[in-house]
Amino acid sequence: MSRFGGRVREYPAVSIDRFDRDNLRARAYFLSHCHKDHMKGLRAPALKRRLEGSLKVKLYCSPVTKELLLTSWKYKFWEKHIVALEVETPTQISLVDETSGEKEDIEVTLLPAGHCPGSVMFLFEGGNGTVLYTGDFRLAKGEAARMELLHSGTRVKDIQSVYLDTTFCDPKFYHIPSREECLNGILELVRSWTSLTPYHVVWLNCKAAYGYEYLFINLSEELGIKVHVNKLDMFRNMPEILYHVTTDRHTQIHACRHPRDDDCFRGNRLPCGMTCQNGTPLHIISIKPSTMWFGERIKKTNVIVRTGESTYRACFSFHSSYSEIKDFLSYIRPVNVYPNVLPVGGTEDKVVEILKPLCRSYRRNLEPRYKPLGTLKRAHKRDSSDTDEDDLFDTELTSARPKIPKQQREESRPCSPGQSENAEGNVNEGTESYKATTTYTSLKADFLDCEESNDDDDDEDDDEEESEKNIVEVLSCEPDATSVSHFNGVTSDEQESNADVPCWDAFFKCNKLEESSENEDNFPSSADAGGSQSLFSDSDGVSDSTHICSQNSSQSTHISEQGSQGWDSQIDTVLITSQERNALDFSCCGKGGSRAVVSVSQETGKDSQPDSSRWKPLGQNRSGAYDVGCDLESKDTEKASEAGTAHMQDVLVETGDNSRTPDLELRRDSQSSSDFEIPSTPDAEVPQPDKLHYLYKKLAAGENILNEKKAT
DNA sequence: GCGATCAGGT
DNA sequence: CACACCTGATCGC
Repeated sequence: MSRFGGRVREYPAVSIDRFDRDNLRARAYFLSHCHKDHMKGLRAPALKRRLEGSLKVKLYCSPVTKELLLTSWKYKFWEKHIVALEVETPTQISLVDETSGEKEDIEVTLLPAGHCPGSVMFLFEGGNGTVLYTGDFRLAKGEAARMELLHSGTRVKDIQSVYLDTTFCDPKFYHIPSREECLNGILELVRSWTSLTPYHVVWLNCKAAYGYEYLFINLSEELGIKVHVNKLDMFRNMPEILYHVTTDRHTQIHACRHPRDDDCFRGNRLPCGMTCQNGTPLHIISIKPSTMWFGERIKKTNVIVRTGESTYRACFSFHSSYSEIKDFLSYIRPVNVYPNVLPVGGTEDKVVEILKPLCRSYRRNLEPRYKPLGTLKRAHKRDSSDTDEDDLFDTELTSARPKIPKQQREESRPCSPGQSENAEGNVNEGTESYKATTTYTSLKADFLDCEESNDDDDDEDDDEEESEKNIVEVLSCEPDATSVSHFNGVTSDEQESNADVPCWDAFFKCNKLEESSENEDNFPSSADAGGSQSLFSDSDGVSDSTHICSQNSSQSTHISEQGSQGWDSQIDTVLITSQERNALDFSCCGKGGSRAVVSVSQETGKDSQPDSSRWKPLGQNRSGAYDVGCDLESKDTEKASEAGTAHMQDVLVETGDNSRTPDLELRRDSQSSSDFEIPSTPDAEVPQPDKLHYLYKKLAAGENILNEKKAT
């Protein structure tokens, strides 16, 4: 939960995501997204009164957020005071004090935040420096590098302060499976269930909040089944969503809710009341989206866990993981960083300790360090990174940080006047607390402390777990599409003229799974050919076809019998690369008696998997990393780059009982031990020892090996 | 009666 | 552990 007070130090005349107390006097308001914890005071009588007496006070937000907000009558009084700003379009705003007439100009740019529909970050540029307020965000690694408007020319802008979503800023949330992985896992589970009979239905146990829409849309698009929801009038001007949801209960996917929907479910009743169709009782499974995370040493990517006979949890996160946060911040490298959220068990100090080393103010106060190992490591894995322990070694190479956006458009953007070389400007403002006391040692300790994974979660309705201790691993198989930015209803050029109709197309289409083509390419599977899933009801133990399994070893779901505490205990998990997969006779999987199943996983595009990196197409990393991909036009580009990653899939073969082959077990071991190996940069070669020695010497002498290398 | 806050639930 | 809510009780105006 955000505990951001509403104001940034540099521009106290604006209030963001808080509308009570001192914020009542703001000259302008900003709303990053439509979640209640960011709307405190937004409909309070005090603010309402202020609006009534003012012509100047405005609320700035994205077109989608405006639309969602105004759908509720409670916020209708804002109508005349909301200004929808197009995403990624720098806009000049005059902040006028209505009593004194005092005026201050700032430029604001909305950047996609990937948190929920309409969610944005705010980039403010003005006389007091450049400030980034992230709101809540989920951005994949490398996403910041792809945001043109965070750059000035080829370099990252000089950002004074970042007000950061630190929800998962704790090493224990090191890795959260990517949006695409999660989506795919859910898709395959839903597909396998709903294809059994028309009476097999799925209830998506979603919270009452925006953010699941892209899931609904992808499921609907892939499966041709609309999703039942309680309400859809808020989407009335968002045809891309509207088309995929319905208020007709006669559908196989439900995301409807009821105050006591868990009770409904236990009574084999959907929250909307449906319990049978044409006299035939429904077979309902529930899938509850929840955050799953994995510690730094574990890179499991199974995104579905079976928690009971007909209950599942699916990985789903609205917020960036620890490593994503660090990637983001270390790319931006602001002078200051301020956490907006206190993460789970964390204290502000702890968060600050983690984040400060990624800021410029931190390193500037220190003597230059000699960290040859860090530099080399970093150089080697540039762009790869899921397992980046930047903390362990400093990374001077990142100071060569400007990543160049794919196409460098030569448009004349109004480039922030006030943001010259003021890096030294506000050092005092709250920077002082950045006592550089943190040592790398202590950071390292933090890392090692972290849990390996979240065996978690617990809470709630897990009465399901009692009957059967089953876990399903459904692994995702999606290439890393890097399409998060589309989450925000980026308006296409064509639609810019019509500000009232936010463009959902961009986001949702881009998130659309390309799997149909890719998996077809990669899997000799019957499921692909015409969707004949040929799933069978699993027999043993459970009578009523609760177990799903892919008979033909296509990508798919699968079941095993294991401890109920989820995704941590994967004794029977075997990971193999797709290369190996090709050599594998799939007959070992998914055959009747043993519950062997094949699941497909994918290590997000660029990271790890030394084996797979060997044979993945050379251009892959680059195309992925530099794809700007945030508008309609880029979709095809993305498709292309995704196609490149298609081969990277790993297969997870999990056998339920003793049917695993020793051979596979071996492979699994080697896999897990290599999780942290540093993947090769596509066209890099491993330095020879003598070369290394040479480089070390150069580094020790404080010379720059980067240019050196280039020159070579 | 309304809103703010808290406790408790999912 | 939290997410992002919702409901209900209590308190102050």
